[in-house]
Amino acid sequence: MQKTLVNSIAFAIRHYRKAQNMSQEELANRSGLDRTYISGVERSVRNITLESLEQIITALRITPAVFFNLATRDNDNDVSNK
Amino acid sequence: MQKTLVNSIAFAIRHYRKAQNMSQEELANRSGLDRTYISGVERSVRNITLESLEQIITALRITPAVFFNLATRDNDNDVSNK
DNA sequence: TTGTGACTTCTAGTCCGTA
DNA sequence: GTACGGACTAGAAGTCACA
Repeated sequence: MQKTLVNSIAFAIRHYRKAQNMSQEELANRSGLDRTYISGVERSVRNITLESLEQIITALRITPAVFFNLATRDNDNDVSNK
Repeated sequence: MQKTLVNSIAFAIRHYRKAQNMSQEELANRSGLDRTYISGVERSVRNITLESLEQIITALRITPAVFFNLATRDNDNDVSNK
């Protein structure tokens, strides 16, 4: 099954957020985006723009290079993994 | 001066398009987007979404990993460089 | 072959709520 | 703490004529 970019980015956001024990609400506040929107992005139901994505990456305190490196690894970032 | 993600992605798209001697029109046709839209994205005046970006990356016949690897290198992808 | 302004349609993103 | 819904506004998608 083909993974879309939206799926990959969603996975990476959730991964780096949880790695810092950060809540969706905290990420929302830090990035200046809405909490329900962060929720939608992580569930791959939202098609985010580059500007908003950059705000999230910055809020995660990582660089775009680090972020996309994980996001575009082609090991399947499966939702079933804890 | 701070480079935005929009700038980096714009640079990478133009880079890989030109590397294949592909015109904006050809890239537009291959990606299913409008030629003037591609033009806007390459000039960083459009804030593209992930779905549109994925169409472009696919049309460039490269993987997201390869694409973002170039896009997020932090050597300044300066417009003044030929 | 590409840049640009102007435009309409559609969706990104917000804000309110419920479970 | 998160998912999900409805209603709304800002801004992206998508196209055209012309330089």
